[in-house]
Order: sequence, then C-alpha cells, then structure tokens
Amino acid sequence: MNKVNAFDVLKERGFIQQVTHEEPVRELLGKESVTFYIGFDPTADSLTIGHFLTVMAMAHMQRAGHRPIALIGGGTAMVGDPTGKTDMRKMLTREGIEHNSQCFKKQFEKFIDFEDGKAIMEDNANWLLKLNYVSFLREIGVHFSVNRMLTAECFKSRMEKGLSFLEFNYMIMQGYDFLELYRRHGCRIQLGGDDQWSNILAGADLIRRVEGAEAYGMTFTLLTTSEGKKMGKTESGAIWLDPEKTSPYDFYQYWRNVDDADVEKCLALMTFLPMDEVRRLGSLPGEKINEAKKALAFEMTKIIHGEEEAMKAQKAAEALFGGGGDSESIPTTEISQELLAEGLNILDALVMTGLAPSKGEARRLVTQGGITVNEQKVEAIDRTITDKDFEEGKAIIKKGKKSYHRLKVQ
RNA sequence: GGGGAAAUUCCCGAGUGGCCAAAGGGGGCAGACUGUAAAUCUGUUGUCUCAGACUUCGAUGGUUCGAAUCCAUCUUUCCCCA
Repeated sequence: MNKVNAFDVLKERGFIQQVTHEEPVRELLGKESVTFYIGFDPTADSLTIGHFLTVMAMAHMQRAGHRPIALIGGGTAMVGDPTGKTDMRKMLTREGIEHNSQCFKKQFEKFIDFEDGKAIMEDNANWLLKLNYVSFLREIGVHFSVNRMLTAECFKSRMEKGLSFLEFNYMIMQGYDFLELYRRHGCRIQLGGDDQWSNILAGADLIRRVEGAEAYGMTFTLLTTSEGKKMGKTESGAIWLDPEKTSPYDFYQYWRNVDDADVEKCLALMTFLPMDEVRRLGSLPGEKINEAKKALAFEMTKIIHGEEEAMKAQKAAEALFGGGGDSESIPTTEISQELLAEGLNILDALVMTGLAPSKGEARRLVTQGGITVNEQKVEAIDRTITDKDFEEGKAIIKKGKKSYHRLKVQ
C-alpha cells in the first residue's frame, strides 16, 4: 500500500467533481486496497480522449494500490445511455458491439495492468442479457422510484424531446451493474465522468437498499476548454486513441495547439508529470508557455502511442514548424510515376491527400492563398505538380498554417 | 384511441409559386496580426468539366411554362385530450 492517498492525488490533479461522501471515501482509500469500477459503453471501435481521462484516473488509483474493474458495457450499449443526448441514438447491432468491445479491451491493456488480478475486465453483457424481465422487476425494479428518476438532471432535457422506455431503463441497468460487481468482486466505488452522476447514485443507492452496505460514487470533471466547450473534438470528429483513426502526428498536434488557459489543467489530468512540474510549466509566461504545450503533447503521445511514436511526432513537428525540413512521420500519400509525368493538378492533389474534401473546397483554398507547395504559395488553380517539385522523391503541401501533407513518388 | 403542429443546407433558424444554391446567427476553413495561443478584422462555406451546368429544402407521386413554397399519400417528431 502506497503512502499517498489516491483521493488526494486525484483531488490535487483536478479530477474530482462530485463525491457521494467525501470523508468516508478518502478514509477508505487511505486504509485499504479498494475495488472500484468504471463503465465504458462500446459505442465506437476505439476509445476517445474523454475515456482516456477516466482511464488516467484508473491508473492513478491502481498505482496507489487499488484494484480497478474496467467494465465493458456490452449489455448497456444495447440500450443506449440517454444522458446528454438530445436525440435517441441509433441502435447498435449485437455484432457491432462485440467488435467494439474487443477494440476497447486491447486499448485498456496499454494503460492498466491486468496481470495477477491487479485489475479485472468484465462485460455486463454477461449478466444483463440473460435477465428475466419479471424477476428483474421484482428484485430490482421495486427499489427504484419513477418519481425520483424523473427529477434526475439527465432526463430533464429529454422530457421535452421525448424519451423512450428503452432508454429510461438505462439508469436501472447501470445501477444493477454496480450491485452485480459488488456481489462478484466486492466493488465499493464507482467512478465516471460527471455526466454519469445520476447513474452512479442509482447504483450506490441500490446496493444500500439491497445489501445494506455502503457503496460510494465519485465523478470526474469533464474535459472542457476554458470557455466551457467540450475538448477532444476536431472538425473531423473526435480524437481517438486508435492510431488508425487519429494518427500520432495529428494527436500530437492537437495537444500542441491547446489554448494557453488549458495547458496546466491538461497536464495535471492527462500526464503523469509530478504536480510541481505541472505548476511550473503552467505558469510559464508569454511565449514560454509553448514549452508547456510541447511537454503536454509529448507526454500524452508517449502514454498512448509509445515513446517512439512520440519522438517521431515531435521531430516531425519541429522540422516542419522550425523551418522546412523533411520527416518521416507526417501524413504521406504515394503517387505514381505516370501520374507525375502527366502533371498532377494541384486541385486533384489536394483532394487525393485529403487536405480538401472536394475540388470546390480545394479551389477555394488556392484562391484564398491557403496552399503552399514546398513553402511556395500556389498562385493559380491550374498549377500542376511535376517532378520538378520533388526533392529526393518527396514534396510537401501545406494547407493553412498547420496542416502538412507529404507526397512521395512510388 | 381522438385532436393540433412541425420536418429547410454542418447546427440553430428565415423563407408560402419565378428575383432561391436558399436571409441571419453559430460553427468550420482560409487571409491579416501573432507565440503552431487567445482576441480582433477580412474573405469564404452544395457539387462539377466553375462567365456555365448539375443536384439539394423528411419520402413518393401529382398540379403548373415554373415548386422549398400548392395538392395527395406515406414516414418521423412534438403538443393537447383519453
């Protein structure tokens, strides 16, 4: 058992948003190894940065000697969490959920140590899917008051838009998960994002009523910018942990570009740097704050994609932003000799590389002076790329100030 | 089960027969200024073979020289009553 109380660590790093019983939880975490759980619904084939935040919390807890349960919501995903959704989301198929669960499992193993029972992975499909409706209602359903459920914040927005009975049951299912984990593994605490507060309370209440035991809940701050917007979203969607969906280079760049105001918070939440260092970096004045951003981007990329990828991303960034160099790690498209011989129109090149989604967009970018080839502004839309643009078989197209793409001769 | 209302481009939201590729705002993208930041200002924001053409206003069919706008049917959603 580590001397440092996990609760204090999480508190100091700014994770904690709400706790059911602050003092008892702190005390409990200080005196024994506690089993706790966090649930993840497999609604996509990769974890996102939002999940990552809770995984970090899990890792901190594990380092302090506690035992995490990563609960995959194979059963709850069949229903869909209505929290924070304005519309009912589309139903996932059984196969889709199964596939996503596998992807989640692989990713968890990178951050949490599952050796020797130091952590447990469970899937609530194992118990939820075989429940009998009537007996479930009689055993569990009696303990829930519809009146109280309706007052829960998470249903409020849906009272206007409409809430199906299916989704209404989500809270009960999640509550039941907690009870089941308590019975199977002696799980005492449930953690989650702050949007999960009412679902967590439901579970803790249920355990108290059914088992007469104390169970606790704790939520973490949601990742938002200083302006209150959700972080981890880009124009092309979420930031994924899967390198196939968000390349390490793009990942690095995203964090390299966070607002000044958010750097310190991100360092505390999503790196393992000691807090003294976090505070030092966060308070660097003016232009120096860029040091903190570099550290943030590097550390995060390292945790998620490994040190090697982090180095590559950093080198690529430095080469490009530091003055023209070339690097292996930026996104690359290969083009054939023949194509090049004919002369590749800049508009086609932009679409091919994905820098522009359509030719219309490409045309606009060029017209507005947003495109350069090897640091030379493209002046006209009839510009073609020929072998003269290639040095050692490579050419770099830049869109705006920050998006680079490399062309490589096959 | 009965009655009422609505569905518009990424989002919100104008638009009731031609002047509508569709106001305005948000968001996005680009330019200027900068520190790969923020704020601000400017431009832009359906597709293409881009002085032109083509496809869009829940779906299908119809009226009309001409429809996002009118009619019919369908689908979905919301509200009121039971």
